[in-house]
Amino acid sequence: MKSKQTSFDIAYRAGVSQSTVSRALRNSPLVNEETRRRVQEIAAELNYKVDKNASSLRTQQSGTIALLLFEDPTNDDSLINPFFLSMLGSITRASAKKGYDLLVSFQQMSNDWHADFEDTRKADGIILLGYGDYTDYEEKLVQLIKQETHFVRWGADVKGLSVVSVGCDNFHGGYQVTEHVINKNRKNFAFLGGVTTGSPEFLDRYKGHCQALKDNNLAVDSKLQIDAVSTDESGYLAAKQLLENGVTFDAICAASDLIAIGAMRAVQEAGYNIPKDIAVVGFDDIATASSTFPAMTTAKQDTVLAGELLVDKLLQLVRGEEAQTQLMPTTLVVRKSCGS
Amino acid sequence: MKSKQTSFDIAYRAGVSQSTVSRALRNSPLVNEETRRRVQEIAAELNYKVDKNASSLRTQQSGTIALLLFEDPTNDDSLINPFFLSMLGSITRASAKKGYDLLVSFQQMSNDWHADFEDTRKADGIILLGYGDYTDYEEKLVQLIKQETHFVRWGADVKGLSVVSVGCDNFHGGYQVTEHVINKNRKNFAFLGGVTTGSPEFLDRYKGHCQALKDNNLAVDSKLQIDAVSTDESGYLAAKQLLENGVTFDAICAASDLIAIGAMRAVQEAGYNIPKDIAVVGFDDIATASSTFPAMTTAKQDTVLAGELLVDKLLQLVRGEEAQTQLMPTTLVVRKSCGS
DNA sequence: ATTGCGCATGCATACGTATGTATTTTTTAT
DNA sequence: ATAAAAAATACATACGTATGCATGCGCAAT
Repeated sequence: MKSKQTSFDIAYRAGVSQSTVSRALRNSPLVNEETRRRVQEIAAELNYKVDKNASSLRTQQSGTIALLLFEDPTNDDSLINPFFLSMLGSITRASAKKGYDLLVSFQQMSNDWHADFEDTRKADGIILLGYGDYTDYEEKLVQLIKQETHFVRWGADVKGLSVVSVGCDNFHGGYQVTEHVINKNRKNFAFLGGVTTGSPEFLDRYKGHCQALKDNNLAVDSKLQIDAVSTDESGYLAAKQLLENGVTFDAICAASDLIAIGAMRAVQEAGYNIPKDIAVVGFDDIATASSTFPAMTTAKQDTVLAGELLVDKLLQLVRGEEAQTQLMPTTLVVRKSCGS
Repeated sequence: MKSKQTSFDIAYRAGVSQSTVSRALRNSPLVNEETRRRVQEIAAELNYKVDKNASSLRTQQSGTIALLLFEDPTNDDSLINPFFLSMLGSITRASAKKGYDLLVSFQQMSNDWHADFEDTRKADGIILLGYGDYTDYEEKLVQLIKQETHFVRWGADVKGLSVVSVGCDNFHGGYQVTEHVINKNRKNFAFLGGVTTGSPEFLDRYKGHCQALKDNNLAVDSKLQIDAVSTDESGYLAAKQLLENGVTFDAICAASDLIAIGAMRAVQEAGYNIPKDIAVVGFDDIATASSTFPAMTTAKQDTVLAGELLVDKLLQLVRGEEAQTQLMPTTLVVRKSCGS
């Protein structure tokens, strides 16, 4: 049980050649039924496991996909955005379901990324996950395309590049939650989330938000839009700034649940009641959203479906098939933070 | 830029042999300074990347560690316990820091696990993560030991087995939070968390809890201990059951933050004020804990340190060195849920 | 009986790297 | 100038698997 068993060892015990062992274990129709059974029995008995390095070297396929997770640069070293963490979980599950192992790698967006898992043959393809909100991003994508790397990404469609993306309809989601709050008879809306500097995702949500306001003859007041990145601390600060502005408002649409959570804290500390005085909606439906007080109404992104789509499309590309960019709808999850 | 470059291609262009290329790229002192520079230049120019499969096959080292994440069987398919998710993040970071890639794999505890990453040479060692609360567990560990697999695990020390564990001092943590609440002049303590059926971690926390009560001449009432697994739903149900018991209490110690979150919801729905009527403490300090209302006082497990310790110790084992089981202290994080 | 065919198996090789050993080139000492 | 030592490079091989090709065997058709 100690030293490693090879297919030659199995071959010896079974009295056949190594090639027959290899074929038998892979259920090749070329080997006799009886022989196959005997070989597989012996292999199991000796606890033989195929050496994936040798196998991958020979077949040029690793049976592994790599997940590159880009961090919010603002997050401190130890935390991961819970939304992406949840995506990570669903991607892990989805790839396991397809029989692929998952290599997870955190990346600093700013630095050069270490996207050479496919070049090094450690992975057959790559999933990119994170807010694509920095300048070099497209350049990097172009490079990946040029190298003919198989990859898919989470996020909004990238115009002009033949890149397969899976993302949520952020515009629609932003519209959806805003409309919901409008129906609660709120008139003065604030929006917390980086619009000029931030991610394209946030911008789309803001556009949807504004469209909903316009469609309902409500004003868009730029004083009521405050930049924030996706942390509760940032949301807290943004809401504080908003409160100090002196402009009145009775609803906050946050670009993410984390921002909303921070905002709720700031608003409550200022003595306002949620939802009576101020309604709050988030975006994402992270786990925490159901545990805030009051529980948060938000636009849910279906991370389970997203993970499956990402993996499926990536594997299509790996197999040399075509794959299409896909936009998923968001679902309005009504809880308590906007009134009943 | 299309077809894959090998070290032979580099060798050809540099006018040297393949072995010299290999040595040059690995900065072997056997190659001339000037030659090394030239080879590395050409390699960079051609965007050459070492084939890790071939390299691993040759060296018998994968440069990868595998993380086996065992799920709470109670969790639905799509969710991961946020505490373990956080551990996952820190382990990913810690292994990256050591230059290792991380293979992540979710496992159903009930089934046979797929712990053959080392057998298949896909990983040099394995980290086991999850509550070790089911019957076959030790048996599996014994098997891993017998196969001489390099592995470390998160959790309490396993008596009688030479297994390297990294865990928190759950007894002390349970003691610590309970003592804190005792100092807030609470007298009647409930404990929510599986004790008879649950994980050894929960049991240790309960023991610490009870010890703190005894040391302060407070009664341990078994009617005030309700089993719960680590989900907020389970915590919610447990707290409801507790409330219906009719036994009075003014403090709840939960075996985990998730349980505490559910309990808080139940308590608040029943019309009680936290912390005025009932104090609540959790365990773990997951991200959500700071965002509950009121913010939760809890015993923090240092996931960053834990991740680093797990990776460090595993790599020690991989290198053939000795490694010791280590218990980390918990830190009391005082917020609002027990009063000020 | 010879040929031909299908089936099962063995043989040989390639995947790309890392490294022990042999060989060549350069330097140093005499 | 020559031998010896040192340095740099080339040669050869092994890691363990998967697979194209060749081989051998039994059986049916001619």
